[in-house]
Amino acid sequence: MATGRTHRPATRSRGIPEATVARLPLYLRALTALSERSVPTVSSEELAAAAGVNSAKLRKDFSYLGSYGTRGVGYDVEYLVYQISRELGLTQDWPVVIVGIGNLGAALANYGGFASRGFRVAALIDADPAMAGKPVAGLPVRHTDELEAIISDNGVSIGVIATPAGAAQQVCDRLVNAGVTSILNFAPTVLTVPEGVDVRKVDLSIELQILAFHEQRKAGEDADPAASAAAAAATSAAAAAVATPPPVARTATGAGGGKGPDGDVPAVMPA
Amino acid sequence: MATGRTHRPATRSRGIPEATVARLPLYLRALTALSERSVPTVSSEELAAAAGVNSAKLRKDFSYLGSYGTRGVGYDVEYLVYQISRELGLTQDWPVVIVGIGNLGAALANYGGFASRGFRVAALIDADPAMAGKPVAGLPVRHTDELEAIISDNGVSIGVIATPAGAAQQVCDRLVNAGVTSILNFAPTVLTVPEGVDVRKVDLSIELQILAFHEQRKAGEDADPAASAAAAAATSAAAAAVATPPPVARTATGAGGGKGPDGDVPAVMPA
DNA sequence: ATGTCTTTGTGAACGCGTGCACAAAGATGG
DNA sequence: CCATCTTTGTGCACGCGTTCACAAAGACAT
Repeated sequence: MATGRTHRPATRSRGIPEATVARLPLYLRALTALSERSVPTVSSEELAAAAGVNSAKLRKDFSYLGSYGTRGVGYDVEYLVYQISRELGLTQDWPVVIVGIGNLGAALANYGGFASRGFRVAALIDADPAMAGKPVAGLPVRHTDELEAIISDNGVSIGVIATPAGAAQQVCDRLVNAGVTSILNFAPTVLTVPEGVDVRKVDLSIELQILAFHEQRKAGEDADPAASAAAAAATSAAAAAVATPPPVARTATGAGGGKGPDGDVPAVMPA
Repeated sequence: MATGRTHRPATRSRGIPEATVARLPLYLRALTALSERSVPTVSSEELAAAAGVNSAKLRKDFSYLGSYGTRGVGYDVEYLVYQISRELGLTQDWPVVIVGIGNLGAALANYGGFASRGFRVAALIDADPAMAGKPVAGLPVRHTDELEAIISDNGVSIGVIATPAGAAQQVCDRLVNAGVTSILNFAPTVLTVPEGVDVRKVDLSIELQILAFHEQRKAGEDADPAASAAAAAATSAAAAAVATPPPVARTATGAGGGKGPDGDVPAVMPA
């Protein structure tokens, strides 16, 4: 899972809770898999297991969409696939632009899940003139100068930012100005956008750090109870590494070339 | 932001709420930037703005860590950087393995933010024998056969899965068996793991679908009030595309090669 | 030393999300 | 047509997270 939830104050979109919206894609994926196996119906219990959620939660989620189930039987797979697709707006094709065709941008461009899921890569955009015209994933990379024209000509409303952090806000501003109202941001920066524009963030660094926190806690639990027998042999090595670091002078204020920076590389991309 | 939050039932880790833990990396990044500019102190207001959150929320978050601020002045940047780093477990180096060196895996391997942030890529692992030995980001790709040995030898407790969905669960099982207790999953699958193992998911598809939902809602608002003047000219094109799709027979159950699949490609990776 | 001004730390209220548990709905068999 | 059994849909309670608003703490000037 990625991080960041730069949403508007949660304007309960049309009665469907944000938390539910975030799970609909999960249900849709599970349902699509069932559909491929020609399974006609599923119970909330089965589908919930496949999606990795609680069955009560799933039923409540579906109740926001309407009563699409049949008591005693379950849900019609095909029908539900359609209903959720419609609710998510996947019955139409969303043109998407990807800005920043580095390692990550290229990986995104090559992602096969776009077309089959209601999305279409309208253009790949990069600031490097040397990249211009070079084909990536079958599309010629366009130069940043053309950004506004591309957005406008294709009616693009969703943009993906895979640039270094330093360029992200500027790219974001241009996208928004050109008419983009939804942005998926892979750059490790907080984007400032006007009211009405949605931003979602995907950040490898943050995810890893959250994992590290829990990892440390696990190791600490094994070590804290005064030399309790190391539970799992596998964790012992990590646990041993938990040493008390040198305390920093509380009052030491002045200058400070702190830790190595990283704020300028995209969340997932070589420098 | 990515999606998925496959956490244990929220065992309020050592008194620090999950929501707070998820924001600490954000604060840390903002603080690191300030540190580089040799800013000695920040107020909760300034830091909150830089991190894109509410100042009250930030103060409450910090209160869980202890009282590290000075009333009337603010927070000592260097000290706070150290405290948060320590809390997140970044004062030690976490060896990480990346499994699945496709387009995305390579992008992750090249990510420069690892070393400077408390993480170190211990090894790149791929199932393709042809990849074995090939250098990616300065490291030779190792074959899957060596997975267990690599984990064990390096004391790896964090694994990144960037394989196709079909292989993800199997890889996951092997990682867990070898001693990995934290997993960052880029494959579009629900991973099943034993108690005590943390999984975080990053899924491009889900993020885009959530954006599409809100995008559709925006378009609908402009269109619903009976031909209200199209607010932004930019959205008019998209709004026009919102047509009522053909209803699916409610009872049509039988077989059904539904929509194009995609469940077998990693969240971000070419087929 | 005293007063003023800034900023933290937190008590309390509120709202969202989750999960339990059950009644209602419908299918199925006799 | 009736009884039974399965599964949905939801009322309700609980807990987490967010936000407001303010008292306490300290810096700073006089």
